[in-house]
Amino acid sequence: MGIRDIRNTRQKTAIREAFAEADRPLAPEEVLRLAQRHHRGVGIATVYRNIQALVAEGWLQPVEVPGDAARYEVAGKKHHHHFQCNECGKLYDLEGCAAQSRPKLPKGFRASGHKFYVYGTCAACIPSHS
Amino acid sequence: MGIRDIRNTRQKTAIREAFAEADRPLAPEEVLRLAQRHHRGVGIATVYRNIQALVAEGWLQPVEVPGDAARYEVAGKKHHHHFQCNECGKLYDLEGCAAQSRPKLPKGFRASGHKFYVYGTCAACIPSHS
DNA sequence: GCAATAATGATAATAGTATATCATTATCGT
DNA sequence: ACGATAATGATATACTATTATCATTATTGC
Repeated sequence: MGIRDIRNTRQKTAIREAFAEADRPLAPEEVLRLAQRHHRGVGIATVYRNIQALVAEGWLQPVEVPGDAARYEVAGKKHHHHFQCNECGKLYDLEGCAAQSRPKLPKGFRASGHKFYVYGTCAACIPSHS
Repeated sequence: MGIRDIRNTRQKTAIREAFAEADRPLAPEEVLRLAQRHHRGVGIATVYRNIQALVAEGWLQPVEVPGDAARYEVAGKKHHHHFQCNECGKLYDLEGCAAQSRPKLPKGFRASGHKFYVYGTCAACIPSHS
C-alpha cells in the first residue's frame, strides 16, 4: 500500500453521512439504520468499529445518557446539553447552557464539569393538534 | 402467618441501615458492602431483591447516572441533583437546583423535567494538602 | 488489472448488570 | 416451641451492549 493504510469504504462513508444528516447524537443501532439508507448491508460490527475509529480520530465524541445506551455526536461543537424524548428515546442537542450558577458543593469538593439533560416530548411525538 | 406476610429479616434491616447511614445514592455493590457491616453474609441476590422491594414500596428511588450503573436513594427528598467523583465514582447529593433558566427548546418540543450532574473530585479523593 | 491487505459481515465471545431457580434457613403468629 | 412459609444464599440464567474472530470482500498504489 504505502503511506495510506486507511481505506475509504462505502460503509465508512455511509456512517459519516448518517451523522452529518441526523444532526443529533446517535446510538449505534440508529447509526446502523441510517447508514443502511446509503449503503444496504452495513453490519452492526462495522458500525461499532467505525464509531470507535471516528472517536479515536476525534471526529466523533461519546455522549453518555442516564439509564440508556451511549450516543455519539460529531465532535467540536460548543458547550451544549441534551434533550431526550420520553416517547421515542431520541436524543437532541440543546443550544446554550442552563447552568447559570453551580449549586454549592459539599465542603472540600472540587468541580470540573457538568452535564444537563432535559426530558419531555419531541415535536415528532406530540400528537398533531389540528 | 395471618395478616403480616412480609417478614423483617436481619439482612433487610442491614440494607435499610446501609442507605440511612450512607446518606447518598448507592449502587447495589455498594449496598452489599455496607450492609455486610451490619450482618455478615448478605448475598448480592438479597440486595437486588430488597432494593426492588424497597423501590416498589416507595422507600427507595432509582437514580440513573450517565454511563454508569443505576444507584438508589431514599425517596421523598426535595428536588436536587447529583455530584459524581471522577476518582472513586461515588455519587453524592447536591442541594438545590442549578437550572435557573431552561435552555430554549427546539420548536414544538415540550419539556417535563431535567437532570443535572456535576463532576469533579470529592473531598475524600483530593490528596490532603498538609 | 493485479496484488497486498485493510475492512467487512456474520456470528461467537465477552462483560457488566440484573433476574430466576431452588434447596435451606429463619421469621413470626399461634 | 411449633410450624407454615417468606426470605435467603449460591449460583445459574438472562439480557443488553460491545468486542473479538475469521473467512471473504473490496480498496488502492502500482
